[in-house]
Amino acid sequence: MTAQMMVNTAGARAYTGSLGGMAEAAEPLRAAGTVIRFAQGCEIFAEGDDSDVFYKVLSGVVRVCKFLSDGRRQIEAFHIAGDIFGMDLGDARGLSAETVSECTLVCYRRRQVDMLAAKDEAVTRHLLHFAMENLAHARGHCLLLGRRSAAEKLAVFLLEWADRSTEPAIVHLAMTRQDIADYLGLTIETVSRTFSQFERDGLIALVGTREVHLKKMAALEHVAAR
Amino acid sequence: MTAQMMVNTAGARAYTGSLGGMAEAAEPLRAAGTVIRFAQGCEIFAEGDDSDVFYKVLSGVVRVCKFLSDGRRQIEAFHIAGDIFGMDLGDARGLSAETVSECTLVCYRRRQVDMLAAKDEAVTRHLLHFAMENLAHARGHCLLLGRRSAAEKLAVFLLEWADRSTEPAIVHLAMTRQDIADYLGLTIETVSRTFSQFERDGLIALVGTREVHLKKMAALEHVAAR
DNA sequence: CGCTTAATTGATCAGGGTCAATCGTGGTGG
DNA sequence: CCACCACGATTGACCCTGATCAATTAAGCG
Repeated sequence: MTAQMMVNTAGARAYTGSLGGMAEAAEPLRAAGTVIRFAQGCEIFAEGDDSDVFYKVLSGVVRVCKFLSDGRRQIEAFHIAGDIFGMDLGDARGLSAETVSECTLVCYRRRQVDMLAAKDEAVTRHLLHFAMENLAHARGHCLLLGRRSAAEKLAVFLLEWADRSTEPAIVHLAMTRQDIADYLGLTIETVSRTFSQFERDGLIALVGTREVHLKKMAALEHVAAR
Repeated sequence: MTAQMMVNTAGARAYTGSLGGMAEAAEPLRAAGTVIRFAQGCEIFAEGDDSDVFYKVLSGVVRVCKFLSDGRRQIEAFHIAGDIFGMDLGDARGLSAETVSECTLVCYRRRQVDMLAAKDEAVTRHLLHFAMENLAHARGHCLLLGRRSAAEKLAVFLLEWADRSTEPAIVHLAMTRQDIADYLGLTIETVSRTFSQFERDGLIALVGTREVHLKKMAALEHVAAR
């Protein structure tokens, strides 16, 4: 019903080597990574796969999601530059990850990181921090999914991206309406209708389908009930 | 609308001392804990509080939840014996915790644990493991909240508790219908109606309001679409 | 035994889903 | 350069699940 065809083109080409000039504080992981590029719409890994590596986003947008057996999809999060994803409990993936846009990632082998961690307690602490960040987000997302209306959900979504955007009043959406719907626990039609309603109310302006101008931040925050 | 009056009776009495004979593998935290008892319906901590301690459940049931400004509530999880909860990013609580029943908890001071962790990398690793468990659960919960029907939600809920129960076909519910509703993103009425429907269909038998006998596990699993 | 609070049940309503048609838009090829 | 195509997005009509409002019923508990 809500499932999405996976194009899965693109052989991901791996460039073994260091991380390059990415600004990322004093990070002891730097040595253990491999940079990989993925085209848009690629599956990075799927639920049940071996989880022997995890990733950090350098550029692009990644979605991590879970599926029900009949194809219903829930997107847990979108990850952008700087985010770490793909840490898992045990050996098997608890969710799947796909590229929303063309992406550059760093891939870390768990074995190597474990070895690093055994020597350097700060590495484990660093991972704990990212796990906690993901956890905090997931909890906020539960509240959104369980207790917010469609309009509230979309307002929260737009403000989340405004926070991540360089120009806070302009949001570039890397994802389709279907992605947004599956992130917010709605249908594509409801997302579209709510966008239109926001535009009619003068809260936003849609420039094409992928760019949103937030005209009344305060009003949006009010709708979002923050 | 869905908010719940907090009784908050019970002065929690603290017994400083070791953890006692609780079976809990080789856990280096043992030394750093303080045992505390809480009565039913107590607030353990609230969103925004200082998060200088975290807890482990020895007995009883704890709910952790988030609120919207208008009182709507989402319960993220119920914690039972063995679960660790109350680890937070930063200094402020991201959610609140309350006792569903009378509870015995162990309380760990973060400062002390940090000192332990600095010496013993296994402590941080242990905490990471619990964060990841919580994360895995939160993700599953997002899927449930965003993409499942009322009947599916309740079936999943019952099977979750069956898994945790000693006698897998008998589930004792420590919480009210309101708690269940706020956990599943439903209303109390829908929870009640769905229970009744399950009973009419012969899937369960309700003994009083707090005990559920699962008569047809296979059928329940089918409803839950697992 | 009566009081209070929780749970069930019924009637009605509405938010959002479903189904279907139409509109854009960007890419392709004549 | 433009016509056509394909796919994503929008819009409309209608429906259904679950929410709301309200009235009973059951269950603890002093």
